Amino acid sequence: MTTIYDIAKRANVSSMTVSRVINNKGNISEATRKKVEDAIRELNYIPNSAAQSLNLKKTKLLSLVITDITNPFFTKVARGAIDKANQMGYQLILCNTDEDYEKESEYIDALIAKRVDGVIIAPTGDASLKNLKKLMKNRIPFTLIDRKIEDVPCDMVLGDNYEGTRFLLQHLIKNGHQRIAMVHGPLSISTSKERYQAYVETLKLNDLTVNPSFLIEDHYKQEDQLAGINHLLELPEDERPTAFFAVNNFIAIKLIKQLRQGGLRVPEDMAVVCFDDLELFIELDPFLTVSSQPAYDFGYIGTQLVIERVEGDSPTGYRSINLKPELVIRKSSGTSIKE
Amino acid sequence: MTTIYDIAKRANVSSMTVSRVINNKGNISEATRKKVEDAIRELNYIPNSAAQSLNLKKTKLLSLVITDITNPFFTKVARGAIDKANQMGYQLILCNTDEDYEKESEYIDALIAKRVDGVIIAPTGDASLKNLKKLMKNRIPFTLIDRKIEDVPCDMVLGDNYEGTRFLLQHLIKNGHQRIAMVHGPLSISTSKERYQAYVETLKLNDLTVNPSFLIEDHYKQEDQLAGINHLLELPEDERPTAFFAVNNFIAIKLIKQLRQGGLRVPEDMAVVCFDDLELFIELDPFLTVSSQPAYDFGYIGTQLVIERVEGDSPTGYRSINLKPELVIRKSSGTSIKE
DNA sequence: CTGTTAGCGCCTTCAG
DNA sequence: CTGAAGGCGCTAACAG
Repeated sequence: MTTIYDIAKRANVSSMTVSRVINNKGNISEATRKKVEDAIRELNYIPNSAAQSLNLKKTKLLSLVITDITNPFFTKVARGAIDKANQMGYQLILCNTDEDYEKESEYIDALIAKRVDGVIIAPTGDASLKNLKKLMKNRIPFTLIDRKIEDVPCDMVLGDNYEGTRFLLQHLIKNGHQRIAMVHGPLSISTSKERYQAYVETLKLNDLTVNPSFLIEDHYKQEDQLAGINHLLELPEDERPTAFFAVNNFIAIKLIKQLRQGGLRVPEDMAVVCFDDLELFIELDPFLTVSSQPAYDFGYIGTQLVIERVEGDSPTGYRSINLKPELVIRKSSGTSIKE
Repeated sequence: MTTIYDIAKRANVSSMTVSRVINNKGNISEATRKKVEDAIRELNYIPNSAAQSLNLKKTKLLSLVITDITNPFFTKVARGAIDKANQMGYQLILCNTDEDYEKESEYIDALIAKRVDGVIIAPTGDASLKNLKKLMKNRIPFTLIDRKIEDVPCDMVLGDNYEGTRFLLQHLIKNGHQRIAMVHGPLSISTSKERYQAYVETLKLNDLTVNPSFLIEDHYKQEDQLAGINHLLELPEDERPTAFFAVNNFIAIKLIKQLRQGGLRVPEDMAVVCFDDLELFIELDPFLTVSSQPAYDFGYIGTQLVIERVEGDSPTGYRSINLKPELVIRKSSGTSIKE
């Protein structure tokens, strides 16, 4: 492995001079700079960043911690994060927690060991507070994306779950739906909780009763069946829901699959709406009515905020960026119904 | 930042002893091991891997270099790679080249600087040879996935482009199609070239003529329109193609969009088939007829192979793993046609 | 404008 | 079973 000393020897200068031209620091005569640069090129020298990190306490490494890159929302988030990171000269380590707090913990430890400069994280749930504190103890700045955790001093990039939910529900209500069921995730995840609360509030505001049996919880894990759906479908037609609000597109798809297995067509027999778009899919068959969130921006801006903090360019206070959803009406919500 | 010396002091031992318990190396009395472990826990000590790397010349860092994480094929590949990497105690740096050789070069330099232990790469094209040579010069093992480059001594995980193409074309031919057009990518990418060659061979084997104007090249970049399609569609109905073979699903979607803009329905007016599945999509609406490749395995096995090489567990010779595609017949290819 | 010295945090080697 | 010395490749701080 060629080192700074090999270059120094070849260029007849000291290692410091080499270091200076590499980092463009201090004043160097054009002549020696050229000598050094030639030597670097001739020997194909590339600085060892482990050695640099040891000195500078900076690794130029960031990490994006999400639940699953395979979820189209997070795929886009990842693309945004990588783009910004690279643009600013950082590399990005990707971690999938699969909604599992333990996995998240292990990753956080590994990232601390790697001394990453910053972390962009969509936490697995409120319990993640402990993991975030570990980051803080190690002075690793992080920004929370998509999911909020209370009382954590950090930058955040969040969606507007209240507004997104309201868009979707009012669209259904306007179409005549009165019995709207919801499939949500664990309430320990802020997005799920907020959408849940917004659901309750919006129904009330519209003088609709909130039927507890219409609230179905999913675990955000891989199991194929949503428990409790079939039970709902067995209700007499004038009692069963006419529409479903799924808390995200993953769940909406599970749901639609299950409805079809139960012999129901979407949207003819049941309207379905959800959060988050299905990028490629919509090009082929614009089907799902969604509150579309700017996933790419979650990653891009989230990364920008950590980098600013890493490099000391941040204001003293913490910032909270709010990204607005957009209602996109497509087939799955059907048209007006008459009871 | 707490170091090995802080632990040593607190446990009343030398730093060497601490290092030994961390790495489980050499013999240590149970008593001192416990003392050290307690100190580590009390101080929340986590070893600095930059320092470790500097000594050991191992970073426990791998990198996956693909063209675009947003492409569903590569999303799956990434998931497989991350899973295997973590399972073996490595972290994964993700890079998107966007089919751009220059970007790829920059990434390779950055990865060399980071002294990653290994790279899993789907090269941008034949020109990537130069980048791979740079890796070799720096003794960084890599495995080629999905796309092959001639005469590079390394492990590879490849699909069977010939078979996949044949599956698709024979399915169309069996359905009565005789004029089958193809949309391929740059021939400097092995997958595209092999599918192209397989297309020509398969048509010939079936006594169909290969019409040069039916061969359309796309650049695998983001532009929205496929040049040359509209020209084909203007042909009289008994001369224009009745089916399209798109070299991957990204292109198939572009194509279908464009066909529809031209007033053609798929599959009623035009059959379309392609490589690679659209995971989530197929749950909602099983539409595209594809040669489905085990994308996850490309990443998983590719990563396994590098790790084996990094850790010296590999055989002397280089391995080439062949992953078989599976023909999945769905709507987009329609049913039999009669001319 | 350039060089010397020392140290980042850890592990290898060699003693004891 | 444990410790002391030295070095991995680089840069900060100081000299000249």
